Amino acid sequence: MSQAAANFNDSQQLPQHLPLYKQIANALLDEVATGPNSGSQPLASEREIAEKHGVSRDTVRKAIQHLERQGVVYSEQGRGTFVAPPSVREMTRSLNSFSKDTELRGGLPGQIILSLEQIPASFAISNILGVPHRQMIWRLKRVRTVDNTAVGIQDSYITIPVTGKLSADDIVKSGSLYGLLAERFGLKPAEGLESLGATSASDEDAKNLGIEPGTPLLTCERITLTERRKPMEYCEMKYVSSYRYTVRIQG
Amino acid sequence: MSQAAANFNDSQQLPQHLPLYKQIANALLDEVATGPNSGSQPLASEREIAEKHGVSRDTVRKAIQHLERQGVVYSEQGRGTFVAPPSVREMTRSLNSFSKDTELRGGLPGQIILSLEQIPASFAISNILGVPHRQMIWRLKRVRTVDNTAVGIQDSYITIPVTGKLSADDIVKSGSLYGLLAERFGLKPAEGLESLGATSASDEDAKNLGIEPGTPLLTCERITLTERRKPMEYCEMKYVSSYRYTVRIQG
DNA sequence: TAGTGGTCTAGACCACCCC
DNA sequence: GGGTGGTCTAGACCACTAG
Repeated sequence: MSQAAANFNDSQQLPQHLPLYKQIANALLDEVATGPNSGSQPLASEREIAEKHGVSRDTVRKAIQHLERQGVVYSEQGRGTFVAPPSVREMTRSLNSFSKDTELRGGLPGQIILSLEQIPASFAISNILGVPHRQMIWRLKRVRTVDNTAVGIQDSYITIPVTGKLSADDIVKSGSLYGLLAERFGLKPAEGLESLGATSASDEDAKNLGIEPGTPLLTCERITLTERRKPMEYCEMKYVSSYRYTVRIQG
Repeated sequence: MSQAAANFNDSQQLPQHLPLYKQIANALLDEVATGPNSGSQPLASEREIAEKHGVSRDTVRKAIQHLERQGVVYSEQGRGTFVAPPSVREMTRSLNSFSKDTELRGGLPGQIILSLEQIPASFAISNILGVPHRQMIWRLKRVRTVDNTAVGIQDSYITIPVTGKLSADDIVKSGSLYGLLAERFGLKPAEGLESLGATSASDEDAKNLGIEPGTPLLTCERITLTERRKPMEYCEMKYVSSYRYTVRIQG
């Protein structure tokens, strides 16, 4: 590692030696956020960025690819690297979806926990989650809110070690279910598989969401996988049509 | 480039010198598809694959990252690289969505063209597509089918050079609208932004889809961007609830 | 023609997992 | 300890864009 790179490294006080390319990515992110980069002007060239930070060009490329995956910038051969239009950045969906996505779009996320209980896994659920039939799992039902208005219902089935404990208080305090699961049980979500469709609100849905029965709702089923691609959560969601669910598809 | 790499290159007869890492990716894809790789066994290590094909380890890593983005494999530090569960592979959504996605899920995609016409862009459409108000653009309405059953309606607004021409015949013959636009006008989609919700079928929707008015439908609006992130298409879609729209979210 | 991103190499060291 | 993937380097050549 070059001298300059070592300095760069030391100048950051980050947990556990964040990889160089992520440090560069964060530095670029700052420039993009603060700078008057309207989008038509290209960023500095990879060679310039490399020299400026005292790292190899390959490391800069990794940083740019990292940002490209998040929809922050895009590159064109022979022309340069550009800041992506705001619409692209806002559309990019993260795994931690509800809270982060809502904040990204400028809303205030919230939740009302309807119930939290331990139940034996039915055939259907045990099959999806890959656990034995009737093994005890957790079930969490929540109403999600944006700016204090109910926009959806989430019904989660979660596999955690049998000795594990959860309480509604913990979830409310932690703010993020995934954050809590990662911290307490080492369950880190790596990938989510979602299936979307439409349905009509049942009487119960209508009561929870404060709408008329029969109103069309967006439905979403999700299986969340750990780093080893083992299912850790199955979740059924229903959203009112004013809540927009966004997706970015990369070529 | 090493001797072995040159041989590997020569042994493939591909258009325009496909990059080495994509050749390696294809080779690995073949092994995954044909081999009895049930998923619990790791692939050969990066160093072994590199030696086998006579390329550098970095090129192998690029190939694996390429497949990882497509949901074909995933890597774990200290353990190895593994074949992703079939559910993950099937969920991965491509930009070319309808035809490819339907085939990937084992269905026969089809289309019925309802209308194809040149119209002046309204305020709303010109704003989204970034063209002058009342500039002539194309509008294409289609019913999409899976196994000869209507599953959705697509209403597309497309910007192509004013001298450009389109005919329903071309689209049917070509099979893929995007393929046609790329070939004839150099319009290559690089990214898609989608917004999903739910609605009720209007009388017209009901007639086109052969369902009852009032049935809940999945709605999807998409803006398709070119490589330079200029809008090339705006499309409104409505799908019956039996058609599953799937998404994979990567951590 | 000069500058940009895209690909590729050969070698090094580190972090992590498992025996 | 031995193997795996993760990061990083310094240099090379190619493909493409633009003046």
